[in-house]
Amino acid sequence: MSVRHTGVTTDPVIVRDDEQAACDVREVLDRIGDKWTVLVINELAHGVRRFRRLQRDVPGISQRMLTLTLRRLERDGLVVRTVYPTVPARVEYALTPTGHSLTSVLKAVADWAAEHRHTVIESRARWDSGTGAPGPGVDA
Amino acid sequence: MSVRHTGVTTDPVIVRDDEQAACDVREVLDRIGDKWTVLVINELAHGVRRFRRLQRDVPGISQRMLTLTLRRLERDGLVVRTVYPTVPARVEYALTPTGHSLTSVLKAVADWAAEHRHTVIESRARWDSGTGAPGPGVDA
DNA sequence: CCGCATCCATCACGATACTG
DNA sequence: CAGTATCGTGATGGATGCGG
Repeated sequence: MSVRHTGVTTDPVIVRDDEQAACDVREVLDRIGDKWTVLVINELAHGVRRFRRLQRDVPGISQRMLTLTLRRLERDGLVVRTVYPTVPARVEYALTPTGHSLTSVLKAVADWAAEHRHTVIESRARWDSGTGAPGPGVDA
Repeated sequence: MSVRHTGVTTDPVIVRDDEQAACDVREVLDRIGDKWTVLVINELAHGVRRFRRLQRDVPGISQRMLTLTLRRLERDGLVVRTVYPTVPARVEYALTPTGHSLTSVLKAVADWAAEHRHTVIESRARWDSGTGAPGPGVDA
C-alpha cells in the first residue's frame, strides 16, 4: 500500500488501490445498475416530481418498479420524499445534494457512450457476422 | 453536449438532450452493470492477462462467468483475445483502446463512491432503524 | 392519487461435469 | 490450460388487484 501526496482530497494520504476502487464501483453499480434507477434520477434532475408525473415521464416503468426504485433511492439518501396530507395524498420526490452529485457521474458515462457507441456497435456487428476477421483496426 | 466533436454526422446538428443521454447511460449500464465485467476490466487494466490468471485475480468468479464476460467484452470490442497455438493452448486477453477508455469512467464512479459511501451507508442505517429520525442536514 | 401485495415469467449466476 | 454443456436457483421485473 503506497502513499502518495496528491493533496487533492482532505482525506488522509493513503491512496486507495484500484482493487478497492473496483469494489466501490461494484457497490455503486449494484445501486444504479438496475433497469430504472438512472432514468428516474435523470427525471428528478429536472426538478421536483410527483409520483404520477414520474411514471408518465419514465416510459414503460410500472407502478411497482417506480415505487421500489424510489424507496431504494430514498433509503440511500439520494432522494427525499415529501408527503402532503391533502385529501388525495400528494407526494413529491426530489434529489438530495448527494443524489444530485450522482448526475455528474451519469454524465461521464453518457459522454463515454456518445463517443464510443458507434465503435461498439460496429464491433458487435463484426462479431455477429461470424467472421473472426478483425478488419482494419479494432479501434480508432 | 459534444455532438460536433465527432466529424461523423449522418444527422443534422441535433443536440443530444438528457433523455438521449439517459438512454445512453442505460445501454452502458447494461454492459458493465453485471456482476463481473468491471472487475475483469479492472484486472485487465493492469496489463495483458491469461485466462487462469484472471480467474485467480478475480476472486469468486467461475469459469463459466469469466468466459461469458470475456466473450461479451470481446464482442463489444473492449477486449482482444489472442490465441497462441502452443500445445496447451495459451490465450491472452488485453484491453483495446476503447476498453481502456472505459477505465476513466470507472474511475469517476469509484471517486463518487469514495466520496459518498459514508453518507449513503449512514442514510441506509437510519432507514433501517425504522424511521423518524432525520439526521443533521440530509437535505438542503 | 399513491402504493402495497401477490402471482408469475425470465434470466443471471453458480456448481458441476466433460472436451481439446 | 482453456474452454463448452447442462442443470438448478435466487433475484429481477412485469401484470394485476386491493387498500389508504
